[in-house]
Amino acid sequence: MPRPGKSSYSDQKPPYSYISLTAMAIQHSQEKMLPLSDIYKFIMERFPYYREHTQRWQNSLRHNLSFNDCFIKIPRRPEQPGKGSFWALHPGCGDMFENGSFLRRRKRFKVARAEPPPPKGPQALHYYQHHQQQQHAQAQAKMAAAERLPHYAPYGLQPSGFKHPFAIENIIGRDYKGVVGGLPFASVMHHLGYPVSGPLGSVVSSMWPHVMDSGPGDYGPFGVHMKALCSPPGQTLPAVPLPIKPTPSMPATLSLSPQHLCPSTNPATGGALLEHGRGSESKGGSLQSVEVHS
DNA sequence: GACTGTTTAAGGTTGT
DNA sequence: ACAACCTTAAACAGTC
Repeated sequence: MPRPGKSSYSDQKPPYSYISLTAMAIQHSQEKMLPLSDIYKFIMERFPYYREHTQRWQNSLRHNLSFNDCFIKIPRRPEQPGKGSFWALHPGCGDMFENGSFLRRRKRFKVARAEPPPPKGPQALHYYQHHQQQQHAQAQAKMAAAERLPHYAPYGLQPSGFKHPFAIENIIGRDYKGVVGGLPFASVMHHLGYPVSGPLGSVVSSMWPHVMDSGPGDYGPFGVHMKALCSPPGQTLPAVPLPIKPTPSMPATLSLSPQHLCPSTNPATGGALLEHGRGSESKGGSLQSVEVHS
């Protein structure tokens, strides 16, 4: 059994694929696009595991950027000198992780044949900005509706508009200072009245203390606002990525009821976020294998 | 030279 | 069992 103690779990491999990590980094940026070096930086800052063997995982990450249609390359403008292009998320890639597992996508995002691939070259920026504006407009409309119909808010904000599971309000809430539908993130979450605490936070914080927010407050594991850990009623998509595999600090025998996860959530209507995979640890798979140094 | 981006290949893991 | 997905490695070309 793993022994938490003098060696923390900070060097554990996070339960995210490179696609997830990259998407998190991009979503975390204000412009929703980042150069490669900043993606590296983001990952290394938050996940100490990736401060080592940089050549290995960075090669993999570059492979993913090129290989997956969910990432689009946006050339630098002349006034933005530097190496490499910016990378952004394809506007249509939001439902890749609809099963709630950020370890493995249900389906690979691929640009449909009928849909022309994102333009390359200078046009890519316009393409990207156009989609950004569209999404912003949709979010504004939803917030306006929520203001008029408060009971609509928990629904209107998320399910249909829940395009990016990597959205910073869902994943990296700690540093998020942006807006949701034109409102400050914090006030939106407060408006929704999500529950804050519960044993889940301590469970996950013991798993990845390095990504915990150090200060008191509503932020939990991964720097995620704890309120975002609970799905609103009727929402099937977990709002935050949780490891789908038991880990040394979260044994398979651990059971958390929906009430534990979301004390104020009706168990009958949702709230169960943990999704256990196959019970046993498997060898070899880099995502499953969790090295614990004692 | 270092970094970035693309492509191919192989092997392991997971979902159906 | 099979297909799809993920990770890793490596080669190569282009750019800064």
